[in-house]
Amino acid sequence: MVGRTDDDAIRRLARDRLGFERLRAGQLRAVGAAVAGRDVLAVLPTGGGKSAIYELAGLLREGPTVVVSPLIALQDDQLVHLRAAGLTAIVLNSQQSPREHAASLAACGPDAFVFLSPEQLSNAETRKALQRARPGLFAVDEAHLISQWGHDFRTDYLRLGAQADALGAPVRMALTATAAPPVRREICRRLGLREPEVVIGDFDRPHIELSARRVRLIAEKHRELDGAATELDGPGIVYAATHAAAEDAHDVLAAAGHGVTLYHAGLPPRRRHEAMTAFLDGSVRIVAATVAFGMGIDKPDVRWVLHVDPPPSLDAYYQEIGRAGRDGDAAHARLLHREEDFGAAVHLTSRGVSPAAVSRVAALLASGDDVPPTRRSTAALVRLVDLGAAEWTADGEVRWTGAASVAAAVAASQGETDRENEVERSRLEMMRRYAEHSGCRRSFLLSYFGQEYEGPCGNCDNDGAARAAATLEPFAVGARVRSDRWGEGTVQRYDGDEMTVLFDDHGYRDLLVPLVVGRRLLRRA
DNA sequence: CGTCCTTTTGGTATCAAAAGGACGGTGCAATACT
Repeated sequence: MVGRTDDDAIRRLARDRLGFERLRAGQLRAVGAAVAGRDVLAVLPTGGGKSAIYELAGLLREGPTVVVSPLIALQDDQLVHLRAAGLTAIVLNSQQSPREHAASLAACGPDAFVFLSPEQLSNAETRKALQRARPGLFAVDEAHLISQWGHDFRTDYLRLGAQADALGAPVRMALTATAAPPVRREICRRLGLREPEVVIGDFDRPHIELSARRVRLIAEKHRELDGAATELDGPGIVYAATHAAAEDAHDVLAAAGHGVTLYHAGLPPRRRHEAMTAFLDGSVRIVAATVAFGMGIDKPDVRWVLHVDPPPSLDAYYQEIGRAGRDGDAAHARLLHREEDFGAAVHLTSRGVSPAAVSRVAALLASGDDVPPTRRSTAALVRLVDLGAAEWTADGEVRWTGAASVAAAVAASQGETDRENEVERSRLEMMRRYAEHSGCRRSFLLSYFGQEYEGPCGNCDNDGAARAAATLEPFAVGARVRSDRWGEGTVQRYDGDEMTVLFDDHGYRDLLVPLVVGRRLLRRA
């Protein structure tokens, strides 16, 4: 265990080397655990000092610190930050020439912080060079991306656990600002965290006013948007689900005379850069954007975030509204939605591993052939390892175990995809529940993240609405329960005569309390 | 699941409506070109 003197040493180091005057208890606990050789999961809202945790732990542990970071822009920011503090920091990415890349690796001494993307670790030479440097700490920043991006978009995120094994780093750490309990569990499992020290911050942002409004037509969204931009002072972000919707929102605001710019990934890099700079320096008040805008944006005085489309989960929504009011002053989070915006499969078409890819990759592995490294094949490899049909080798490659036939593995994979899609649908369903909620929105949001909170908050649109009458609560919030149909789960919340249970394998389910009681649908697990 | 764009259908002064199909959002890295 880490004692008080160690805490003092950490505080001194924070002040003297990094210029942090104060450390929070959670930061201290996380650093202390890592220094003592334990894995760490830190879920700390923005401003909670996540980078200080891996910086201090990295300084205190022997050997270089490998930090996985999703965007080259974020890696560059960290590099500048650490070098300004007089620390050794390097980056590894594809924008470097082979010569620069090699020079960075050569500079990877025992005191170095190495920032790289997950994809860099799939390069065997890079991995071997890092392994030779004997890293003392393996940190994954924005670790919720393991769950959010790993399955379909950047599948190398799912390999990070195996890559950490291959590097031989004794301690691994996952850091994120937003992760509901099931996402936390997936991070721990995928990253192979061993009984980690878990540090969870306070998710409440009481100064952000929460509101949501259902409309029937897109034209009504545009009227509301113009109204909000007129009524609300200060910088604002408008989030839309598609390029086209972001462009429409931009055009509506521009036509109404608001200072507005546009940001999405379909624009040329130069225009994206100009839009971001104009919003950050205040020369344009509003940005209309897709999810491409946000990560790494740290503008303290954003006064409002308005969604013209609902995101696919409350995790994503919380992340996006968290860009408002970072300075602590009053801010607004408004959500506009239509019934059809919650079409179940909107976000699911890309979810899941294609059976054809699983079949092809399984056949290649079973016959001992090399698997070409593409997104689809990486997803299929991870799936086969999950199913036990294949396993990671010590050098980060994959080997067929022979535990299942190719056909059996393909069938099992389909079952797994179905299960994942069911969970995804339930996550979107929770987003809908939030949008249509008639009680305290803050209570809903915080209970989703597993935080106890007693509403009403007094700062949401449903404030003043009559509180739901006290209802029978057969199990406490947080209790473990079991159902014959869905297996084990955790009670999340009560709302009127409904209760929400997060089942481990089936996601969120809303159950009628009278039925649960009358038919004994649940029992204590 | 919805939206939007293209193709087909129906019925034969032309074009309106229906049916079909593709696509929807994040960025890394490596490759093929000027």
